[in-house]
Amino acid sequence: MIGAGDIQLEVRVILFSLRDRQLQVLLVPAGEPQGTSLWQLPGNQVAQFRSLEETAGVCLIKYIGCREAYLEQLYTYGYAEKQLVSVVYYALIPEGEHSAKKDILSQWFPVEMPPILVSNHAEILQYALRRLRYKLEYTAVGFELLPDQFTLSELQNTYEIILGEKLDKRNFRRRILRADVIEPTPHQRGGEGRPARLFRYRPDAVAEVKARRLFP
Amino acid sequence: MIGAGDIQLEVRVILFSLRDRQLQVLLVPAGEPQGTSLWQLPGNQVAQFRSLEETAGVCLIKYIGCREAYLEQLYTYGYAEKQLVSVVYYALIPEGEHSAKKDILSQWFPVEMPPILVSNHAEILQYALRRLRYKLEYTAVGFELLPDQFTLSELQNTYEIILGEKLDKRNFRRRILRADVIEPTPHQRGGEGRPARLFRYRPDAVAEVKARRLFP
DNA sequence: GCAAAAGTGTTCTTTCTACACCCATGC
DNA sequence: GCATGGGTGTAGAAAGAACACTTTTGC
Repeated sequence: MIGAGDIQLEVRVILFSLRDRQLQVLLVPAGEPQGTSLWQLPGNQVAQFRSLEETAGVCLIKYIGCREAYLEQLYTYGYAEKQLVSVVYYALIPEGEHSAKKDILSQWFPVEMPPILVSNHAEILQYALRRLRYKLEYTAVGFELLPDQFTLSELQNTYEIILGEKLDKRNFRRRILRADVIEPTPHQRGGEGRPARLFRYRPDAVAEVKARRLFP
Repeated sequence: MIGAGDIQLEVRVILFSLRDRQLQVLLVPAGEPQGTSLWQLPGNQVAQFRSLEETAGVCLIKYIGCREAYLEQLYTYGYAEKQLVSVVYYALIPEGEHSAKKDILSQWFPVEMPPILVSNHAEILQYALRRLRYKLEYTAVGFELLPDQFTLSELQNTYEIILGEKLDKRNFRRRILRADVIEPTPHQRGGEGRPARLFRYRPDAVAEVKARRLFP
């Protein structure tokens, strides 16, 4: 068995959530080297006999006190010179469920204007964003950022925020309903204007609805 | 710093190639416990100060003596009980460039009927196949399994083999040409029947042509 | 001249896109 | 009664699917 003796293994998690009608990401301080404040992605060393997913879950609890969230492995980065391997996940935190524990000096930032990040974390964040956008286009993952029940306008808003473009209301509704991944509930939500029907994600829906292919 | 002291780190590579009009995968023996022969995915320990991609490249050379191939990270598996982390890549080896070195007792198997595999390698293989099929549908990655120049029929064949379904010749040609990822060369290939024009992949083509979305 | 593979267009159906007005409620 | 967001349908354009015959070569 060659080398690989004293390799450090860490898990980092990119926490996405909707706040103030923006997609935001949770970051933690990485010290202040020369006056400028540096930030980094939240993470954790992988403890002995802990699995990678478990460790990612530990991060969720540690940083936002939240069990259960959509979690997906993003990529594994090897830093040869540092003898460090970083397995990166991203998580989607439903609106409201993100307290961002005060004892940890973490802070939410809009994904469009993150602060200066250590190492290649900015690149990782960009990649995560690309993957999230891509995933949103062919799966129903958008619901993971919303509470259990939501209106169609809220859902459309979520899509618009993440994709960064306006969508047509009628077309959006027609397709999302045709895709058969959400169902109406008997409830409505009041507020300003006409009350809106509440929908919920159909747990029995197929997770990955197949997109039309490019090269059939 | 918690734990993570004596973690083993390995890279495994799933080598795909077309042989005998089938998609095949290279496997290596894993001993013969009780008479039945067991196989595994080729791999390597990550040597000190070697990057993950480098290590995957070392695997390519070690197992099929091939530098340069399409290589993509698939997934990272953590085996908590074994204190082992396995970063898995898959590679697409162009037809012909796979000698499967004789000194290593490796062997090609059709992906549809692999032998018994150790650990969760069968599951990994299935996942790789799914990812490859999926990728084929929205990118031009099929070319990576063909030689530099190829006929449209060969290309269509490649797609049919991997996707496991027949495609319409005229529709296939129309779309693959419209996608603007291949270009004709001045050459032809003879053989039985009418000679066919040779095409090549356009290196300047955008790698990921965007598929139509499901939820716009 | 015939076997074998290459090459080529059209029609019909489905899906996409763009677009504007009435509805239900709170104040 | 009016401001506010919720909800609904259609027509033209684009893309997809299904389909059969002619062409070029080697033997």
